[in-house]
Order: sequence, then structure tokens, then C-alpha cells
Amino acid sequence: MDTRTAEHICDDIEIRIVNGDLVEGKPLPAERSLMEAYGASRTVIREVITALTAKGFLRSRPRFRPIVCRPDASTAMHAAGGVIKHLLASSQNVHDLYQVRVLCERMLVRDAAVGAKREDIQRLRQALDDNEQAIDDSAQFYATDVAFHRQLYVISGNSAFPAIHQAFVEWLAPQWSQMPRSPERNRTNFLAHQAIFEAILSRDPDLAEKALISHLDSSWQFVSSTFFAEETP
Amino acid sequence: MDTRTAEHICDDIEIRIVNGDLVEGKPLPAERSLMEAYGASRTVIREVITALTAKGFLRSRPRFRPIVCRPDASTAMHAAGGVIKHLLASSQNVHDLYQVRVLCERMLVRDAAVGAKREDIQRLRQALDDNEQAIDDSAQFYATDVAFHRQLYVISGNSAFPAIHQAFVEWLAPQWSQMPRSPERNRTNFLAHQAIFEAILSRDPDLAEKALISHLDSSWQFVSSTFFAEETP
DNA sequence: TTCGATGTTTGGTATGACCATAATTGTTAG
DNA sequence: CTAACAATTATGGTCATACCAAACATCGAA
Repeated sequence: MDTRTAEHICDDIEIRIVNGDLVEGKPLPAERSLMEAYGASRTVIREVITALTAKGFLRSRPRFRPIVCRPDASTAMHAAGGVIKHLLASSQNVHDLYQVRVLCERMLVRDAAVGAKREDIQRLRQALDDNEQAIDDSAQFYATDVAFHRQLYVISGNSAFPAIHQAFVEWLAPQWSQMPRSPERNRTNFLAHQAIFEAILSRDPDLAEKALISHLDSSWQFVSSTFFAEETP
Repeated sequence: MDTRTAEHICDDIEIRIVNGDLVEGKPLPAERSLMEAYGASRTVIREVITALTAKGFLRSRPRFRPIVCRPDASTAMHAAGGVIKHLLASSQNVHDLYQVRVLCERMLVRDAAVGAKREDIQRLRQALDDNEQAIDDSAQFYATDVAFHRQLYVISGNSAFPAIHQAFVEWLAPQWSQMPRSPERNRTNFLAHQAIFEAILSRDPDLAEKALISHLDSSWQFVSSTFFAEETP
């Protein structure tokens, strides 16, 4: 009765996705099946599909059946990303976002210094070693760099943090990809990672935080020097 | 050429929104105008509109022209919220999200203790006073409670944090609204706020963090006691 | 001037059709 | 019998048209 059948169907399918009725990874029923099932026209079914796709509950390639995505923290971040990427046209917003990341990681390293388990330390050491091995391969170094920081998020034991880390990486990637790289710079970053690791190992939160701030501030200097074009009227 | 004219139009309108060509708060041109402007059928235009709506670039009521929304950090959070609300059906995820909030605020109060300006302190004191005045009015107390915490985010000087705070409040509201309230409980919370304020005032980050953790952990105990139904097969 | 009846605009929905490509089936050659 | 190929079907992308009801604009009557 309420003049929007599309929303009802949209909500229903949303529910059927989260409760597992529609299985993740499997394709959605054909549009023509759905219109029969819901007694609606194809117009409204297609509207539902586009809405769910934009919301992140479906992933649809041009000529294929939409694939069901049970939403997790990662897809939530991805949904926000559609807007975020526009915000990051302003370097001020890039800086703000980066500072959010810095704040998170500061607390994470403090907590790691206080409460990291043996296995956590072990994995972090492994990530550090991988990072060192990649000093001469900038592409590989970037990957291991990300992995090292990611480990800080994993240690928290909170499943939301790895997703948050992933979001930071994706959103800030455009800026970082422009960053000049070199084995010397890589070595500097590796040493910074090592300092963070050592501080965690010695169970010194203040030192760990200080090392992390130093590292990330230095990175920011490097990155921010690559964009000087800004025009906010 | 590429079998998806909708995406092109979608991207174009997105750009026209962010660069101000389409003014925020004003209604989008009529569907029939857009189909003429883009030389596309109404089907495509409507698909574009629903997609942009789900993305947060438009806000559309049933029988009204869609309103243009220049996306900011707040709408980004709102876009993610569509997914988040489903995740929070699991109390584990609620806990994880809450812990993310706790981590943020721990760092924020530490920073406030170290670097809060006089005006920051003044506004925080005002928020604390408002909170105290509202002890006997649970609805008003909730509002001032939120406002007090929000001030911690504002002090950071980072425009992203107030939006993040807003997101925490919205996402966790369903749980919080079920929380039993009383003047006694309000007073307890006020005293916790006061302790945090005092710690910031005395420039003691460790004490401030400790006071905040105590406060938020206590709140969690209270809230979590209100949901004991969970079934994750 | 104000208020209300009336006609126009516009969004919501439904049909039906056509095209291009993916998926399926059937056929044939090796 | 199998594998490569051709024909058929299923399905998503787009279009044109039509109708309804609610919002909007217009204008005339009180």
C-alpha cells in the first residue's frame, strides 16, 4: 500500500541474505524468476538489484547474474569508500583520515606492548623479517610494509580492526602509490618498523607509541610532499 | 560501447555533485529532463538515481524529487551503516564495535590530557555541567552524555572524529536505548565523566585513560546485560 | 487577499519488446 | 566415444509507452 514496493522487496532480500537463505557466493535468481516470486514487474526487481548492489549486498558484473555477498565489516568499509574517495580530493581530508589511522595505531601498539601474546610477537617478528628481506624490491616492500602494520591490528583480537586497516590502506593507496620509493627509503622504514617491534618486545607502551608516531609522521612528510595542488574555493 | 551506460551517467552526476555543479540541498532535475539531457531512457535514469541514493549522493523521499547531498564524512558513515546494522545482530560484533570506540576514546582522552587548549577545557566543563544538571531527567541525561563524549572527539581538531563519534552513537543506539536508566545510574555516569574531566585537567594521560576505560567498561556491563539472545549457527 | 478547485508535472509501477552475450544443448567431425 | 563446433535458449541491458496517484502550479471565486 505504501507507495514503494521496491523497498519491501529490497528489505526482504536483504534479510534472506543475512540469514543465509540466499547463499553467499551463489548467484541471485534470475530477474524474471524474482518478478514471478514477488509478483512485481521487472522494473521494480531491477531497481531492487541496483540498490542492493550499491549497498554492497550484491556484486554484479555487466552481463552476469549478481553474486550474493553476505556483508561483513570489510564490505561496510567498501560501501563508505564510494563517498570517501571524493572527500580525499581535499588534502585536508587526506590528512585528517591519516591522523585517524595514526591515532588507532598509536593505541594498538600501546596495547600490543602491554598485552601481546607470544604468538603475536612471533607473527610480528615474521612480518618484520619479511619486510627486511624485501628492502631491495620496492613493490614487495610495500606489500610487507602493509602486512607488518596489519599485524598490529590483528593483535588486538578484534575482528573489526583488520577491516579498518584494509580500509585505511585502500583509501590512502592513491596517495601512497605516488610516493617515491628506493632501497634507502625502504631501509629507513624497515628500521622504523624494527624500532616499533623492539619497543613492543620490551613491553614499553610509551616508547612503542613514540616510535610509531615518528615513523608515521615521517611517512606523512614524504607523502605530502607529492601533492601541492589544492583548490578549495 | 561498453554495455553500461548507467555507470557513465552515474559517475558524471557524482562528479557534478562534488564539484558543486549540482547544488547541495537542491532537488535533482526531473527524471524526464535527465533522460533528455543524457539521451538515455527513463529506465537508465532511474537506475542511476537509485544507485546514487544508495551511495548517499541523493536523499529521496517517495514522491519527491531527490535532494542532492554533497557527501561528507557523516554521509560516508551513513552509507556504511546500511551494512553495519545487520552485522550488529551478532552481539560479538556489537562488542567489537564498542571496543573500537573504546580504543578511539582512550587515545582521545590521552591526547586531551596532554594538549587540550583552554577553550577545549572550557567547553568540556560546560558539557560536564550540562550533564550534571540533567541527572534527574534520563532523556536529557542521555543527550548530554553523548554531548560530553562528543566533545572529546571535537578536541582532536580533526574533522573526521566528530563524524566517527556520530557513527558510533547511531550504530550503538539500538542497544543503548534498551539500557535501563535511573537517576542513580545517571549520577554514577556523571561522576565517571567528572573523573575523566579531572584527569584531563590535571594533565595526566594515564589517569584519564584509566578513568575512561573504567567508565566505558562499566557501561558495557550494563548494556550487555540487556541482551542474552544469540544464535549463530 | 485568501482559499480552494483544477489542470499539469512528476515519481512509482507495469508491459512488452529487442539486442547482445552467457549458458546450454545439440551436432558433427575426428 | 570424445572433443570441437554450431544452434538454441536464458538472461541481463536498454528502450518506448502507458497509467496512476501524489505533489505542484495556476487561477478563479469568495
